[in-house]
Amino acid sequence: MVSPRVSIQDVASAAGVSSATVSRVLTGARSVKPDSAAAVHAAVAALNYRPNQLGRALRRQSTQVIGMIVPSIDNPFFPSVIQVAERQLRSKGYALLLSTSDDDPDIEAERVQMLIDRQVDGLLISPCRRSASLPAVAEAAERVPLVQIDRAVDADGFDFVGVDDAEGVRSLVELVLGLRPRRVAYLGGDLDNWSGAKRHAAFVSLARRNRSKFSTEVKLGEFSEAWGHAAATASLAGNNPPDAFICGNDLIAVGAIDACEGAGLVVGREVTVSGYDDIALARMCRPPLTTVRQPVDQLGARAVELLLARTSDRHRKAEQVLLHTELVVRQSMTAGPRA
Amino acid sequence: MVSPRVSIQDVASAAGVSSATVSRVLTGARSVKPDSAAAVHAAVAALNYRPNQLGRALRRQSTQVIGMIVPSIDNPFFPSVIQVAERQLRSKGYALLLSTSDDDPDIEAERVQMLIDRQVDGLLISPCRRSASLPAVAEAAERVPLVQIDRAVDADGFDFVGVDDAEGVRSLVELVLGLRPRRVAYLGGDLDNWSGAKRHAAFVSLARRNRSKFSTEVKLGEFSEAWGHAAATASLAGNNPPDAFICGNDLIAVGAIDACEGAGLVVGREVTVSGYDDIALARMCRPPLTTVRQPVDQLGARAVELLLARTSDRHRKAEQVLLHTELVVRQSMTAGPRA
DNA sequence: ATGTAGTTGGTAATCGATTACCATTGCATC
DNA sequence: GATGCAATGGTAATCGATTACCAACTACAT
Repeated sequence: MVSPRVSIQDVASAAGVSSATVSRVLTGARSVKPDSAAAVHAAVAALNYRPNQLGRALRRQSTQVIGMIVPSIDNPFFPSVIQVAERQLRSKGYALLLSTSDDDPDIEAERVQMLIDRQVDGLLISPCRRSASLPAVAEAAERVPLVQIDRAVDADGFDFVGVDDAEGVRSLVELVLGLRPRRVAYLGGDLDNWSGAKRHAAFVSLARRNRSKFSTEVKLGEFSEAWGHAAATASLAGNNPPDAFICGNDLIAVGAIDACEGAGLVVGREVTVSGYDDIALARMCRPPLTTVRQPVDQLGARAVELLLARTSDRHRKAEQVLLHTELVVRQSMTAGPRA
Repeated sequence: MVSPRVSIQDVASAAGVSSATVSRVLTGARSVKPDSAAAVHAAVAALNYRPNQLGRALRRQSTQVIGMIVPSIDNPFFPSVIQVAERQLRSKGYALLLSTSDDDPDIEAERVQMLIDRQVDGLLISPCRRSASLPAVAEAAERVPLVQIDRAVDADGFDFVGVDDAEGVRSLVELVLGLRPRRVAYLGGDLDNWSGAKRHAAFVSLARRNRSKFSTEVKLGEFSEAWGHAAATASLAGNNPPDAFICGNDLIAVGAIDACEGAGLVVGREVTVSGYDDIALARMCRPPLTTVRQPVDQLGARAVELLLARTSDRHRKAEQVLLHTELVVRQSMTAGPRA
């Protein structure tokens, strides 16, 4: 039931050649006489030999493994990115070693270290904090090619692929402007998080420019449904409740919709709500969520591309790629005039 | 910017001892004089040395890595399981190397092989097919401790942790019975998939027992929202449309709800719909979905437990663990009498 | 003083591959 | 026939750790 380990030496003996020859046949590193090659292939098949990738990696100084660290796997946005990255990497001959930081910089640092100790050939990371994640990212980048994906730390010099949050938020604010709102609430993530900060900054700047048109309030917390629900409930209970919610991501928005309905409001008419990310849930919830689609495919593809570029040239200039977003209008916030 | 590789030899030279001593200090394998230990620690700190896990794994014949293969990462059920398994493994000192099979037995076989070649210490797998996945599972189990999670292949002799699907489906049928339905449609996954087969079998057996009470129809396809939508739409367009849908998982159910609303029916009153899994979406969709909760925490925890047990004794008897489910009643199918 | 046990530390083998280097052979060229 | 080159194959070094084994030393009892 338990098969014995078979090494390249065993194959060599069985085929009547040296281990060097076996290696050459298997890797194609050098030409080998047809007879020897045939003998090797026969022995490999007979013994059901499979090369030990540890030995190979040790000698070659390359594991063909890329590490990836995301803040969470609960937020469906990250699984999408992971999936794209995994496919892309696989097509280039790399495997993906996945870890999560649970949104905690200490855990994050530990996982980064773990991956580096395992000699990954590169690292894709979505740092959980703008500043607290910096030491880990900086140290990692010194040891291994590293690309930040979707979120970044507050520092230059590291590759990054993200989306143009200013553009995404602008398209939402423009949409909301057409509805002539009285008061707009922004419910966003923590400012010590890259996405949270960018989206908040964009909103604040646009709100200031339009302050004659509507009043605003801002609440910051977690990127979760529970927090969204709590924040929206609190806003609605205030003495000047908003008639539009712009949320930092789709999960917050779903919580907010729930809170609005709990307050007896018809979402999409009496109050409008928008999200950000366009996760699958946005399409399936009721009413369907108006949101900003992040180009997940490109995010993964470009990140892998940058990573491989850096792998072949450790000294290339750091690149910051900002991808375009797409406004997706559904029923939770429509363009038409309200009843 | 790029730091030089530093090996145990470098540390040894810097500390003025041999590499054996460094190893002993770092692993605590044997006692070492305080002076030497101090020198080693100083050198480690000065050089920022971190042991290369490849070298260690090669020598120790253990990578402390567990491989995991799931059919998909799009279905949020699997990320939940992954998350639990990852935490559990981590607490035992293992890392998780994750792969997906894209629901394709060929890709699955390839990934299994890849993980084994990388010398994982164990394998957690949710086989995508009952029969087509068998060869890969069998061969893998011969080389490495293996535990099936949530789904299994049609064969004895392999450890498995899953849920009692018969129980789950029974609780749904009992709920639906109380509503005195005229016709019940079962929309389920493919029979060549373990969950699909078990749930279907349970439904068919219960339907037969209750055939005097309601008529039934069965449609089988994919575990996706798109398929659920299509199947439900087709059913509703027939000349004897069902007034209750029991779906093979939550995604199918969400598609079915959408189809019912598209047909102008009020879900929860004119027609009822149930899911299976209790993914986060079930709580957030409208109307909230009545479903069967799988005990994800236990699933992950028990699987890891079984895997470690097998790691320490390769010849123990294979165990099949079936966990209990929990009926979660929400608005898409309530217990009360319908209007 | 001698034998014995317990510490401590170094040397070298080992894990399983790849590959630098050298030796041999065959063949073409002058 | 000598020379050069290409093709082929083996020996051994190498990657970076752990650990079996041996040597040296100390401490203590006899």
